[in-house]
Amino acid sequence: MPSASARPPGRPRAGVDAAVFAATLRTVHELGYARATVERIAAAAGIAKTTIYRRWPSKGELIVDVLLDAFGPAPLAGGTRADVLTSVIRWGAAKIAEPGVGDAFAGVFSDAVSDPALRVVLSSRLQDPYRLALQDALGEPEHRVLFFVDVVVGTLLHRMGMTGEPMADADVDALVEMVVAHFAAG
Amino acid sequence: MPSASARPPGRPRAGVDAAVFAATLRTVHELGYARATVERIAAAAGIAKTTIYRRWPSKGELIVDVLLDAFGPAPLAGGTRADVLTSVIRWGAAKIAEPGVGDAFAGVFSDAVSDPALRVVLSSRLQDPYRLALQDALGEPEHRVLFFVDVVVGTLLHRMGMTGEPMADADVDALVEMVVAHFAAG
DNA sequence: TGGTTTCGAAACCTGAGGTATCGAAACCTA
DNA sequence: TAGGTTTCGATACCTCAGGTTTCGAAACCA
Repeated sequence: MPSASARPPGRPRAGVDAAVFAATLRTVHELGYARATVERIAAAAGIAKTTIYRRWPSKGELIVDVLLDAFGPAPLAGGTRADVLTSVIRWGAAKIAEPGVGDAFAGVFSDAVSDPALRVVLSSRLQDPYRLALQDALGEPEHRVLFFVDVVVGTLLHRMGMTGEPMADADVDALVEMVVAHFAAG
Repeated sequence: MPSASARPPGRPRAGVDAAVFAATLRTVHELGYARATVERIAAAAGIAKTTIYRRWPSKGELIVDVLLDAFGPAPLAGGTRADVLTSVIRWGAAKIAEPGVGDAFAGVFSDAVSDPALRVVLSSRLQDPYRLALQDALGEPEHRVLFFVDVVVGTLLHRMGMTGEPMADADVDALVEMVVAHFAAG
């Protein structure tokens, strides 16, 4: 009896994820979120638009996967609570400042505002893993961590959305100071 | 010599602003931002789509005017710095929680992410007046007030965008406490 | 009654997300 | 080498929203 990992018949799928992720960030960075159409992303990746839609059911879900790949695991190594909070805020700010990442994040967040289905995907696939890891690392209840995420991500995205530029280091310092004072002391 | 206020010839413009503002909030509240098309807003206001485009150059600019009308002047009456900060945060949270206002705000913010022209409008017409009033009331430099706006508005919109619901009172309390501690003390 | 402007209705254009079709290509097995 | 199965790319297509154009009707003034 063949194992479940036996190769299925037919032409195997091409491994396009890495190329698509890179092409997405590049295209979003160069053209902005709205002008980074799925067709342009596909062209930048050297594949057909239909190939993207065979793997991701919508542009929003593609972007969520791009962000998951770009962010990777959060740095939650030990230290004081203040250390954990500080490092995760700086990590988030640095990732959002990478070319294309902030635009893609703000863009998909925008789409989710009027798309409840995408909001569920964004919340469950992108926010929840980091939220759970933070609950674990900080020993805080869910609603406190959700508030923390609202403050940090909301602030960083608002700056990005209003100015088109990521938040400057001095303001990230202020954000760290304010949030750490609230969560590490309170 | 006739004064500048002499009535010009031809059919006078109908006063549709109030009806359009109300219809916009109602439609956005019922259908969400993306499905609240200009055509549907016009129908809800009982006028033609072309009449809207004669007055506002784009959906984004219409929404900015709707928000300006909905927010009105910020409450910056005297008291301690902490009083001013507290009242303005609670005022912003309450306005964003009004039916349609939060959705419209998050929606136009979303559009602005990939529309630099709209970003300028949003920044100059909506943010700047409140920013200047706050600089005056608090005696804070521009960059500190901009950071304040990023934190407060960003947090409230992030909650609205991720959950579809405005922030609960308990979390608004936490936001007030955190921000006041940072700005009134620091 | 005529001049001027706005209104409403409708057709229209552009562009983006997403789907359907179909022949060609890539893999496996007999 | 031939046949079966699946994916790929190209293309045409659909829907819908923002925004524009056109044009006759309506509202005002002189």
